[in-house]
Amino acid sequence: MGYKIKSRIWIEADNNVLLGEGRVHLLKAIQKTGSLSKAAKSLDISYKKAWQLLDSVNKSAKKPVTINSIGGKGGGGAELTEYGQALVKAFDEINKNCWDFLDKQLEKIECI
Amino acid sequence: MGYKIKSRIWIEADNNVLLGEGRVHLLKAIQKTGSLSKAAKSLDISYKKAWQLLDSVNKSAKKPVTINSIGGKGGGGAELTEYGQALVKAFDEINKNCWDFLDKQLEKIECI
DNA sequence: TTTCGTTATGTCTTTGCAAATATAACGAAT
DNA sequence: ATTCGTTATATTTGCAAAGACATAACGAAA
Repeated sequence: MGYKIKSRIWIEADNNVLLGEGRVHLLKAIQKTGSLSKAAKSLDISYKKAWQLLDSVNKSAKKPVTINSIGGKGGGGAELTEYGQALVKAFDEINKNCWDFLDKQLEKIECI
Repeated sequence: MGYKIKSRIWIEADNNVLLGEGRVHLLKAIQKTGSLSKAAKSLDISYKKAWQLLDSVNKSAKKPVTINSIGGKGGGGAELTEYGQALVKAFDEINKNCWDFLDKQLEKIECI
């Protein structure tokens, strides 16, 4: 059985985490469900944790990543902006490219 | 201020962590000091934690990474095997290559 | 056979983070 | 004005990981 190489990447904006795997999962769930509370349930995390994650994302980003509405018909909701959708897409691409890159690099260890 | 991309990589052997940044730091400190207890002190972690890390490294690796001796002149000591030194070197190279690769990938986000 | 500094290991305590719980604020619709 | 399901936030509770502490085992040398 050979070795495996794994990685985690994240993007920071002046020392605050903007995006990581968990935040990207959350953003995708928001896009799918239309609300933060439903997204939290689908990921099986507390609403509070989800809110804190989303809050830090929006505070770190240069432009809004989601638009949240309180009250009104249905109680409110949350949805991704165009910018948010582009960020998610770019993160996924970079992550996948990183995995491919590292798999190649692993040869350096296998042949020792 | 632009975004920054960061990463952590680690190497696993059948679902156990073999090498990560912390373990590599420890191995380097062992090489420098010649003993596990001195290495732990230099890294400001408890001896127990250092021992647990080193133990899991040696249990996961295909070949011994350190040779530890108990008792005798000076009380004993620990030193890296050739294999251990090669692993550390390879890890550092892969890690640096990964950073360079990700820095290039970051452009995909900057231009959104 | 005593000393020494190390490796090796168990146990107990702390403590920082996660989870649970509670509740306020909101605004459209009725 | 009341209802409703959200977002937003504070407070309390629980727990697992980390740390502190203690001690056994070891072997060369004096």
